[in-house]
Amino acid sequence: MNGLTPRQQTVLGLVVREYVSSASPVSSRALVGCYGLEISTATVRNELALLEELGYLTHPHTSAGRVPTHQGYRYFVERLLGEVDLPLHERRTIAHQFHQARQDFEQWMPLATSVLARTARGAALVTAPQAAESRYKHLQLISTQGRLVLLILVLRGGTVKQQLLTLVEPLSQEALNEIGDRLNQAYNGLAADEIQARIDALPSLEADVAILVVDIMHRADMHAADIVYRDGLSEVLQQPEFAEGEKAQGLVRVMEERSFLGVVLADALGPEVGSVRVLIGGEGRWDELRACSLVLARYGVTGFATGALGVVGPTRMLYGRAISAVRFVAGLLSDLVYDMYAE
Amino acid sequence: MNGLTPRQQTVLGLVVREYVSSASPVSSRALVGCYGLEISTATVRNELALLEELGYLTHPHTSAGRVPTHQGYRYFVERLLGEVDLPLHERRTIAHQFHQARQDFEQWMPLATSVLARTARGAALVTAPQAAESRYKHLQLISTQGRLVLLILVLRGGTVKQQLLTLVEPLSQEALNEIGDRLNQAYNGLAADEIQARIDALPSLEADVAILVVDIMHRADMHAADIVYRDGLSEVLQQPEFAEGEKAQGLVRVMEERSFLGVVLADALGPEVGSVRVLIGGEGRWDELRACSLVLARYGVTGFATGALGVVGPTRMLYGRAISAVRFVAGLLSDLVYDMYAE
DNA sequence: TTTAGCACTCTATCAGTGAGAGTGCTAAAT
DNA sequence: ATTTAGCACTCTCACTGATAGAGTGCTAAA
Repeated sequence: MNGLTPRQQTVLGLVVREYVSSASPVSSRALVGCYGLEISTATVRNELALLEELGYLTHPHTSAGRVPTHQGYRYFVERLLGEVDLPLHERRTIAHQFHQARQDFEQWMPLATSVLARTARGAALVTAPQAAESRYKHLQLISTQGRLVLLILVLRGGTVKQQLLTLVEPLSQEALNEIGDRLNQAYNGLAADEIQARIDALPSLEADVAILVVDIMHRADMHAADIVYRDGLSEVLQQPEFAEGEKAQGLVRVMEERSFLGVVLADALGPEVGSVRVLIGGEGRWDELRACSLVLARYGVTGFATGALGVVGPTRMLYGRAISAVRFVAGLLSDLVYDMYAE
Repeated sequence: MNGLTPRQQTVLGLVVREYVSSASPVSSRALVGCYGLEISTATVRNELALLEELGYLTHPHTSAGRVPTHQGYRYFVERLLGEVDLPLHERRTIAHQFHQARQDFEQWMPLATSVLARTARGAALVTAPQAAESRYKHLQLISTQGRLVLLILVLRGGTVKQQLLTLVEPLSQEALNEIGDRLNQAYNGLAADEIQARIDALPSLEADVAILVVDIMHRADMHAADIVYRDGLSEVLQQPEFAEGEKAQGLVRVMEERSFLGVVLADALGPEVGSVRVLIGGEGRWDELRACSLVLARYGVTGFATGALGVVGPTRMLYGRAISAVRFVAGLLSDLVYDMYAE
């Protein structure tokens, strides 16, 4: 049912582009005037009327120009946009920034978020990579004062978890090291459930620590996706669709509500690393997102660790930039994750 | 120059309270009607006119009620508010939440931020505690694949830093452990500069690691305050003063701009843990904050580690709640920091 | 010193008006 | 059959009075 003639496609494409850049309804005159079409405004009007009948465009009121519908944006993104890529110099700059931060682990997520926001000109969201299943790598117990011990658990993939632990009675750092060494030998590479199954064989103190470790690993499996990095919100609020405070507030609430974002990301993306997905106007499922579009992708290595990233903007968004930026940053993050998991 | 009569103080206090709760200019009638003053509206009007002349109140236009000026809020906060505390049941609930998360290190900051936002009914900001000077506690090198090594550095106070490290040639985990052990023995409790001074004595591989450690510690000293936790922004945007998108955007931009927040916090608070500070309307120094008030405090243990926390709201803010919430949460965080540094 | 009364001022709101923008339709031209 | 010119029609937007209401400031009396 690709019933659109080439000329209709051209017109639809131009309407979308013009509306995206001007933010006000597009008239037949503007199309002919600015884009040098070889047809008259009346002909354009006929085409516009037809595109409206087919559901790709709409009308705020009788004497206003046309505005793309969600369906119109969808058609634009899927059939008219083609394959887009960031210009080489931008890719270079970004790759360079990531290269600089390559060793500095803790910078990865904030950097990715900030780069994504500025490149895609929208609000960026990035979740930390979450392992499919946490695997034990290394444990270190560090005595602080008296009975208080700092437990540092390193998981495969480089995730580090910290936890406090209160002993029944104080132990020397040497004794703590011994406990750590024994657990490290016994548990290297195991998943939480496998550790759980081996706890009985341990003396009580080690068993207590192991129980805590299992607990931490379970929590890591459950809640890693809760950590959402955000940036570029003010960029989006500049857009005229958020000029009314109420709309602005709606967007901010969506961006602040962790659980909601988690659901949307999981639902829209599924568990596997794949291509970029575009969610326009909430797709009928999320009413809070009616005025917004999301460009999302899952990054990482399927089966080892993945995270999600995306750009939020008004439906009137620079889809080409957003899609290429998301794809590019997802690729960079996937490489980093790959490096951390390859063994 | 506390030239205000008791009755003027009462009137000023009522105007502030009423304006804070109603968000619209306060008329003489509203004051007499709702608060049961034993004087007539005309008398109140005389007092209002005087308070306006003294600079505590202002007038949007001739036939509107009175609105507090920054000076009016200042007087209210300093002389009329008195010592306020959160109700016992709220303090209990919050203390309970912190107690639950006591062991779970990584939850502290997000929890504090979220609690602060909800309790103070404003946008909350919390910076991670930053040590006055980082001190070495423990190093662990973990081999991942080939020449890639994960370096985990624990600093006194429980801060954990991660970094990747690429070796010239692969080393076994045992060899890495030995390096770690040697550095741990040599450097326990030292500051970055002291380590720097002792590097020459080391064989080259260890020296390389030590240089990296010094670098990480320096970075930790410089940039810990950059990590700002935020929550409750949407709460504030609900307020009518941010109904226009432009104002909302201004606030969001302020909250997103890390560097700006850092400057304000540092400038308004100074380096020492102390009492709660109230910054009204930017105090003439920060134009971006003209419509906002901040309630700030530094928490932690002076000389060991401190961080800042605060609440942002419109100048028309619940100062009593905000001040008591900030004080209470600062106290709880200080206790946690104290536990981590006491040795 | 306080208060009642009243004139005055300013805002917010509503209806009405005219200009402008842009369409939809019709009839002529290609 | 398609395209185009022309024109009537519709709707918004910005401006204009006009009006009601809120709240003050002032004056004169209590």
